[in-house]
Amino acid sequence: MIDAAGLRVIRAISEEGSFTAAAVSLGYSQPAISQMVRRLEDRIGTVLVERLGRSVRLTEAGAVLARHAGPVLSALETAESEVAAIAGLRAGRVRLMAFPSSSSTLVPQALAMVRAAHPDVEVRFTEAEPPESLAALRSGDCDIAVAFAYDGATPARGEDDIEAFQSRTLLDDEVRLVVPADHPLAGAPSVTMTELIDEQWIAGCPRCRGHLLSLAERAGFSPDVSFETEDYVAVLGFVAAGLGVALVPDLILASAHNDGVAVLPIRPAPRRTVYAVTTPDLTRVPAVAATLKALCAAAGAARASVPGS
Amino acid sequence: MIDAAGLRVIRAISEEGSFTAAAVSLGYSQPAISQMVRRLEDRIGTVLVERLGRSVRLTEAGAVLARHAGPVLSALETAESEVAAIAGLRAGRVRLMAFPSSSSTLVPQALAMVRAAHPDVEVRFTEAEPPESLAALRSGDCDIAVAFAYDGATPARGEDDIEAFQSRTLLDDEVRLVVPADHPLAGAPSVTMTELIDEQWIAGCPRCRGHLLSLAERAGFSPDVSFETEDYVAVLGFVAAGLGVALVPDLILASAHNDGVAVLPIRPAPRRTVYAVTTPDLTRVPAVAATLKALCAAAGAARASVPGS
DNA sequence: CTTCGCGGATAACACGTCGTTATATAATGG
DNA sequence: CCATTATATAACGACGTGTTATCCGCGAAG
Repeated sequence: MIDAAGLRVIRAISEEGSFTAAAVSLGYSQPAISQMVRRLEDRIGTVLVERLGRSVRLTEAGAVLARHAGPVLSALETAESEVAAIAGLRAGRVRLMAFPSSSSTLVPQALAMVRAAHPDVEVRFTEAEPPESLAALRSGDCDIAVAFAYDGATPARGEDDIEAFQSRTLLDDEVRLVVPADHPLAGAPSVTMTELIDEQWIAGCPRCRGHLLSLAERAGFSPDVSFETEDYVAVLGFVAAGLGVALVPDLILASAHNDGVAVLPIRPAPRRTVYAVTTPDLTRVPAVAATLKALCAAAGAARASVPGS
Repeated sequence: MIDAAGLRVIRAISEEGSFTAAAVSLGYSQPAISQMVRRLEDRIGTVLVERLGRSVRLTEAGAVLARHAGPVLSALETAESEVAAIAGLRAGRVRLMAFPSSSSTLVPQALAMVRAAHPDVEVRFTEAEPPESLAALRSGDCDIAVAFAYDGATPARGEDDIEAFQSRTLLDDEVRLVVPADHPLAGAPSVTMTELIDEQWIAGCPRCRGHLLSLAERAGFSPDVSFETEDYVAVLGFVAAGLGVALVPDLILASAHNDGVAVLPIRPAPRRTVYAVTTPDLTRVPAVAATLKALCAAAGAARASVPGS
């Protein structure tokens, strides 16, 4: 029945003392005010303004409206400025989930870029493996998931498919074989999976282990996995100690060095793709878009420093 | 930018959890909600609602709006209900000014009627003589003035003309001569002003005195005014004491009795008209209209009990 | 795995609100 | 008394906002 525009008009009349002055202060023409008051009066059922020839004065009902106008309009303006701040990247919160090894380089770099460009955008970061982060994205507990998939891998039963979301490829990583520095294969220009039937394996995260199993199965063997750890620095340590060989993506090799290991390419080269995943709607949330952009930029920088991509 | 309708929609979505349910709760169709959200998002510049297949969820910006919706809308509703109360005579204030002698019968009766019909309408009453009450009406300090004018009298310089306002005639009073009971004219069927050249006069209020002067001037004499008082009960007392004669309107004679005086008609009969005066706009204020109506009804009752009108 | 149903988006359209400009009309002040 | 000033009205155009009809996509159930 009464809307913000009506309150604004009544308040302007109350403050300015005339329709014309109110019109000027609101940027309207004088008849606009005249008609607005008329419509309001028709709707409400009583006179709001007393016209006394040259000037006007609010009636009791008009004064009541004018008195309420201040609080209501200022509350509205507060709401507007808050959403405008979010839209203008002067506020906003992004909940980012990324798998552990991405947090070493990609994510910190991206978050630093976001903070530099938009200091008032808050990015909350949680480490999570792809199945968990995608589930959070689906349930609304997360805005961006940094996830990865191995080439040719289809999502397991009950798991979310990255393709079902809006996803952008950040990195297309080559996965290499890591062997102890004194391993017979250490000097080889490349290897095939079939050469590795008798090796003992150090496996990374569950999905990485799954990838190893899948590659080995295609080569016709079932790998002997002697150790598992989600910490890739530890994986390299295990390998350097001569406890086995491992498959490690380039992205990790770029940041975790170990002089006790040798890295060599596998033919055909298995690949791991790192995605930034979100929902179509969220790409239009400015803070999310800015974070996505930063992730892509950070990925670009990472690609430049990684030989195999 | 953001109006009450938008807040209502966002709040409904937040509470109901889906566009369709929000539409039902607001009495709209589903596309109306869909488009409303779209327009809001376009205006604000960011997504407010995350569409996830079957259901929807508010984004951060949407949640901000939903959080502000409650206070803003309830304040608006409060304002609406207050003006609705005024429009529906469940509230409201009328400032009434009436000349002193009217307050003996007409005004109390009218105010009693207003209170009986609309107990929550507050009528504030101030005694004031016509020039003052009309000035208050003009300046906005008064909503209804009960004033009087003598027939043929033109308003004095600087005074407000009753005709310039919206006025309704309440009473058309005959003005009679009051003489001591033992006065030579006491038994006469009627008198003319010319018969009263040698009388001593008791005058009422300034305007009444002006009326006496005007009548006497027309009869060719200048009256000897020995006493003046605004209190008509006192006027009758002075007359009863033999200190002079007086002109007194019927309305007063109907309520103020004194056995020591005789009342006789003057020919031609001078008349005093009592008006309820207000501004055209104020007649459309329900509480004012109700009070005016009561004044007319009270005047009707008074007419019925006064012989000379 | 297909099908059905629920929920949202879109298209097309109607109408009322709310601006505009041009002009009339009333009141005030010199 | 006239010029100025302020409000009211008329005519009109644009757009916000509702409607119905229909499509599309996801999720669940057979």
